[in-house]
Amino acid sequence: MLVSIHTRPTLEDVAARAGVSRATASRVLNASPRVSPEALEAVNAAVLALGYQPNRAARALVTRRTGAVAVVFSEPEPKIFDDPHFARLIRAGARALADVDVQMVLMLVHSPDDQARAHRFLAGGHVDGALVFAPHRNDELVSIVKKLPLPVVYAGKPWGSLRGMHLVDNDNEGGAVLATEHLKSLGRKKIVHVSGPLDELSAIDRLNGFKSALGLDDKGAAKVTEDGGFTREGGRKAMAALLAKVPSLDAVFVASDLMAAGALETLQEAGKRVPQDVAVVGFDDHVTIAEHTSPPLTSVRQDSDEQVKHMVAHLMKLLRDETVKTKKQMLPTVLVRRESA
Amino acid sequence: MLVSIHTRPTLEDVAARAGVSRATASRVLNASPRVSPEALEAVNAAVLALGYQPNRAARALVTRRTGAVAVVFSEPEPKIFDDPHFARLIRAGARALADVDVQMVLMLVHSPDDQARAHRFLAGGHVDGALVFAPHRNDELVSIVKKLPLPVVYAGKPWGSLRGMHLVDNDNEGGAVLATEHLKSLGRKKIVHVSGPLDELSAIDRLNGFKSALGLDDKGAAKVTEDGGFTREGGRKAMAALLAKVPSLDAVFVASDLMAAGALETLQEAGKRVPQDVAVVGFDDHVTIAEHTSPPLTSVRQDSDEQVKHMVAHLMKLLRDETVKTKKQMLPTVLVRRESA
DNA sequence: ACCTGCGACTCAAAGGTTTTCATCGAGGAG
DNA sequence: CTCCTCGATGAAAACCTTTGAGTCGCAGGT
Repeated sequence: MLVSIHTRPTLEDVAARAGVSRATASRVLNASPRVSPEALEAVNAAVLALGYQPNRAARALVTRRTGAVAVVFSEPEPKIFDDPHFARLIRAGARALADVDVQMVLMLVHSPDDQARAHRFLAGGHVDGALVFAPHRNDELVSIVKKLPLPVVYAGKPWGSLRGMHLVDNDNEGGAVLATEHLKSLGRKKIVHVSGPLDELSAIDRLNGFKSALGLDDKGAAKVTEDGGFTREGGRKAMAALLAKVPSLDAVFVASDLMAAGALETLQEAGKRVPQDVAVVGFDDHVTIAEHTSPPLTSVRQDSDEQVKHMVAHLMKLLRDETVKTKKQMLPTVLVRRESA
Repeated sequence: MLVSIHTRPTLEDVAARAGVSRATASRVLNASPRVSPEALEAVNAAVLALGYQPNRAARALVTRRTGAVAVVFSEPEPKIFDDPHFARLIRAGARALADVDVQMVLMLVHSPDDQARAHRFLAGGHVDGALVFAPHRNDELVSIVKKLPLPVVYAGKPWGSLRGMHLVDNDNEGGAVLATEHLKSLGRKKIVHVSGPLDELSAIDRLNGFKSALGLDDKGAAKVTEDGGFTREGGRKAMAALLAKVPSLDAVFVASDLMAAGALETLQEAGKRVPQDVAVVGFDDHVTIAEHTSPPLTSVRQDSDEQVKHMVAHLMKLLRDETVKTKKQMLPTVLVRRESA
């Protein structure tokens, strides 16, 4: 059996060494039931001895499966990317996909150019499916992706009709209720809200939770709410605006930790003590932020790791063509108490 | 010409429509010179009409090229990942690789398990090359990767012998000199340093720059330096330690913006005014941090985007088998003045 | 008139795997 | 003892592209 040193072993080599045919060896690798115990063992031994690794390209060619999944972030404002939230999602995705042994192909979509490229790529059959993070209103990418014959799982609710879409969302509204109720239970009377950008449904859901916990209608809510755009600077400004609008405020529910960090700075500058004068609750429970503000931030935890895990699991089911019972999943949120409220 | 609607067109289809053979069509796609203008046009028209996209798997099978590159982050402390620096690198990688039309396969390795997996994957021929971020001393992953017959470009200097390795580094030492000289030029007399973890060469280089700018030897440096571990909290603590050790300090060069943010907090708590009492210079020029500290942070800019671009360009050359003249590249750093110094 | 050289092109093999279909052998039913 | 059934296995087709070898026609040299 002469084999060049530098050529990787093929299934043929494995089969030869195990004394079976390529077909049988293949069956062993794919855990087909129709194979005798002896053959199974022989093949496994050969695989081990040769350090055999299936050739992905060859396999992909015949199965019409690439073994790769795209993870797509559509975010018009590339700056937003510095939000540690994204790092966390990416990390979770990398881990979850590696666990099921599929390649993660990361795609960042900012411009229309990027959209076109993503379209080409996803339509080109280079991946078996996609995980899509596209929270913004009227995101072109969503309509593009919808038309593709490609299994897709969304993170949160994309804007527009949700018919036939698969998604894993956090219970934003429930979390907001939790936060607001907590502030109420502290005896706070004048509770205000720094919302996220209202072109994202997660921000809207959080706002709705806030409203329903306080029994506010749209008009009432408008008086005690400011949009902070999910950025630190936005949180800073929104808080300042609220202080001007509602001087007597004694509590604020901020729709993200990053904004809450900004809001805390504003409060401090305004001479307000937290939590004595103003109680603050954030959203995300981003440890690297929440634990390092002063005072440490009480926040609503949404478990991004869990969300991504669910998304991956769901997509794998789709890929295995299992009939999935629930197309939409909602993950619970919990309140994590620290010192700010 | 009956073609099922749902099957994607193959090169065969293109060739047929163009009235040429598969081989000629292939040559057109691969920009081979030996093809007549008429054939070229006919094939291009057919490609367009059919919306043809080459089958990556089939191509990979015959060319033994995958069209994918791994981007590997080796970081024992997964928490560190929340550092926006990583997000920036990942974003830059995604963009640069997309620009040259290669898939980016992201791999995060934290544990020995991850290392084994990475080893298997990289050895398995699933990618054509790799970009490796592994800054820590004695990182097992580096030795693993070194042994692989795989083109690799490193970010910064990995620990150990650099023989035959390709890397793109920032001028950490030069940047540190810049920072320290700047503090000197401000008339500061008692300049101290918060360093990064000394198991990373970037941290050591920055420390060396600091030392050489002040003409300090090891012993002298030890008296005015503290390790802040490249974390915000570490920066906080290191600053406190320095205040205790060198009460008369009037300037500090901090080896990362994240640590500088922590240091600023400590200074504030200690009642020091920045920059009046203590001038502060950071490193990284991380806008989302540097522009939002109070006061905004003067910092040494290292252009990560540029670094990653160079890494990608270098790797592509390696893949094209061009003989590369310089194996190591050093990118300049510049000082960005804001208000803290 | 014949060969040579050359450019444009076609043929067909190769690349490594999965999967269908056929084959083979053993064991049970009659 | 023969026929069937059924489980394990093997042969070969199929997946789609690249590429080296070979064909063909034509211009130019002898």
